[in-house]
This record gives sequence, C-alpha cells and structure tokens, in this order.
Amino acid sequence: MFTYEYPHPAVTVDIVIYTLRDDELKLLLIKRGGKPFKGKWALPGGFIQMDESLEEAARRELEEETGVSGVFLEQLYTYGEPKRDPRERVITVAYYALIPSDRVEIRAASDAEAVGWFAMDELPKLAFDHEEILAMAHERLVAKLDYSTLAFQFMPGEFTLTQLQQVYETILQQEIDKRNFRKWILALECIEETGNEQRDGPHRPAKLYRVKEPGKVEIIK
Amino acid sequence: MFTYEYPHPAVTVDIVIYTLRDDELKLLLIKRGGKPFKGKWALPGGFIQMDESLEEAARRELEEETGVSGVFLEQLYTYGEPKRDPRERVITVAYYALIPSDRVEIRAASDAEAVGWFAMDELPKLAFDHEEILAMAHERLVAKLDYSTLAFQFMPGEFTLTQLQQVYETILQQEIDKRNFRKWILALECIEETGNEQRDGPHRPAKLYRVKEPGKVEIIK
DNA sequence: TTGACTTAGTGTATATACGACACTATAGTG
DNA sequence: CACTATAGTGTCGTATATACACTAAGTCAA
Repeated sequence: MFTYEYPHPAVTVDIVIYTLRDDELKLLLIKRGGKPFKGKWALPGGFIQMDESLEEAARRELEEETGVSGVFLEQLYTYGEPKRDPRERVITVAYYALIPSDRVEIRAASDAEAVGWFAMDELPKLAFDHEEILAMAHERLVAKLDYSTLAFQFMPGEFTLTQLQQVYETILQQEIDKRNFRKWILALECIEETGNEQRDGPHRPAKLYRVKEPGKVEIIK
Repeated sequence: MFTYEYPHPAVTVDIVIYTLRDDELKLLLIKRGGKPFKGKWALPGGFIQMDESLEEAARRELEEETGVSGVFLEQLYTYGEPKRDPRERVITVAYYALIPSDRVEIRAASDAEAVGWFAMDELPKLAFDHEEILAMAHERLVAKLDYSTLAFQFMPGEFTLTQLQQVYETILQQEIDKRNFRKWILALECIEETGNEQRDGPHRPAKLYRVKEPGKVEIIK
C-alpha cells in the first residue's frame, strides 16, 4: 500500500501503433480482458512504473504488444478529464508509434483477450476516450507527412519509389503524380540508391533505395 | 491521507505565460517561496485537483498568477523523468498561454516570494527542468507564428498593422518588409478595419483593425 | 523470336507564390 | 507654411508547384 498526504491520480501511457499492411494504414487494438470495458477494444497501454520515464514506459508497452523496439515513437497529447476512467482519476499520456511494414509481429499481451490490426474505416467502438485519442493521432500523422520526413519510418530497409509513393497515397487518401512526387522526394536528398533492383513480374525492374539517416525525422517545409 | 494499492505519481500543471511588453517578448516567472529550489525562479504552476481537468487546472493557475481569463491556452508537452523533482515522482503537464498586451496585471500568488516578467535574453537560472520546458515553448511559439494566426492572440481589441508587424518582428527576431507583410496579412482575411484611426504624433494617422474571430487560431500554411 | 503486357522511369511548359525594392500621403509642430 | 515622422501603396523578377504523355525494360506466351 502507498500513502500520500494529498490525493494522486493514476498515470498511464497509451500508444497508437501504426503500420502499413495490405496497402492500408492499420493500427493495433487490444480487446480488454479485465474491467472496466471488459470485452471492448482499446488502445494498448498501461500504468507507468515509478522508475521509468514516460517514453520508457511507452517503449516497454510497445515491445510487450508487438515485439518491436527502436522504432519511431513520439508523444502525442495528455488526456486528463476527471471522469474518463470510471475506476479512479487517470491521466493518460498518449504516444504514437510507426512500425515499418516488414517488422510486424504481434504478441499476445497478458491482459488482453485478443489483439488485432484495424484499418481506419473498419474501427470498432472503443473504450474510454480512445476515439478522441485516435482522431488526434491521425490528424498529427497526416499533418507531419506534409512537413517532415515521417513517411520514411514506415519503409523497410530497401524500397522502391513506387512503394514510397503508395505510403503517401494511402495515408493522405489521394493520388499523386508520379513525376512530381519523384522530383520532390529526390530533391530532399534523404534517400539514395542501394544499387539493387526489385524484379517481381513481367516488367522493368525497379531501383531500390534506402534512407540515408533512418532514425531521423526532419522538418522539410 | 490517501492510500493506493500501487504507487501513484503527483501530477502538476505548469504554464509558460507570454506577453509583449516594451517591444519585447516576456514571460512570467515566480520566485519559489518553499522547498525545493526555494528562492529560485520557476514557471508558475501547481498540483492538479481531483475534480478539475488539466486545462481547467492550467486556467486556474493562470488566473491566480495574472488575473486574466479567456485567453489563448494550449497544451505543450508532458514531462515525466523519474528524478525531475527531488521530493517525489512528479509528472508535469506543461501549457503555454498568450496574453494581449493590454491585459497584463500581475497578482502576487500565495506561495511565491516574488513574481516578474522576463525577456528571453535576461532569463535567470530556473528550477527543475523548466529551462527545457521554456525551450520547447519558444520553439512552438515561433513555429506557430508561421503557419497559424497565433500572433493575433497578443493583440488588443484594436491595433494598427505596424503594431501587428512588430509582434512578428519581435518574436521572430528579424525585420520584415512592410509591403509584403501587409499583402500577406490582409490576404488571410482574418482582420478588418474598425473605421477608427490612431493618431499619436506629428504624422499620418494609422487605420485601426480588429480580428474577425478573436478566439480562433487557424492553420494557414 | 517476336509481340503483347506490365510497371519503371523521365522533362517541359505554365501558373502561382514569394521576395526585393522606393516613393507618395497625411497629420502635428514650431 | 515648411519640416518631420510614420502610414500606406505596386511592380517586376525569381523560385516553386502543378499539369501532363511517352519511352524503357523485363516476362511470358504464341
């Protein structure tokens, strides 16, 4: 038992985990195995431990649910309405993470009935205020595609320009002119040819590229 | 006394309160009257109450320190390094507020020795990790001047275009061409002439403008 | 071996936005 | 009425973004 002179809220970290799969933007939800909202879908997350920072807590949860580490993770917003959790006062610091399409591997977390990837247009009703969190995460994601090199965080080690363009088209939900896209993306000077080619059908092979500084997300305006 | 089955951190709200005064961007600091860091300057803030939201807590602190309400206030970032407060684990949700230049009125808060407005280039050493918070707040402020109508939040009810331009020049620390600035700001169609003029010297009087939707901060790209 | 199919890859012309730049207008003051 | 100080205004060149269509190269089947 832990005793304080003044009341303290609980603090949790929830994560919106995005990846691209089947040419769709998908995010990870867990089916809650315990109260409250038992049986409902929710964002993965959990209480922070007293000896870890907020980001460390987010990375721990991320690895517990997906097995991945070292991916892009950024703080999104902090939610603290008094009644957002029926049990007690809970402050939730939300993060969002982007996982490259070749590193997806779900683990079943201990406190979840089920885990699954959902596309934006097939989301179930969510527990708590998680729909609000999701709306803000998606807004941030779309905005950052425009003014940063965030999209590279979805790419595997080697990729073609067509694949990269599809990432933009999938998330922004609009078609982009191929020539203008290539002009623009190459002018950023963030990617380089690997020298390899991808051949996957009865047509000209595509040059493969890699990101020069994979971890870095730059503001490009 | 309050007891919990698991340890809970304390949660505070700190605010970076900006205003423009003497043609300089200034922010409010308080000299701490109690431990820890007694006698050191720090951002105004305090513990959240269990029945108020995070934004309500920030507005309460803002009004306690300055007497103003109804001004622009936005969540900045949440800080939660385990050792950032020597007393106990403290999570701080930081906000920043912008106060119009004609509404500045400091009240002495109960737990502070002194209160004062500081320009960016005359900041004292700060308590906790408040210098980090300040750096992030300033970065956000500068960025948002460019792609939103945030600057209007500093303006009094009526103002001249020259005054508005000075706001941009002061915060961005660079001179702007008068004609280009006017072209740009008027093309936004966010302000309109009031019909009044300001006469304050031996020269042509300046037209006064007002913001069409004072509370609103739009993204303008 | 050749032709048909499929995706990769490339350049130009036009429209729009942005930045540099200098003079006239109008009030107050002595 | 002349001097001074700030308000207010337009054009042109450059850079940036957008629209748009054909050739290149590999596979496979006739």
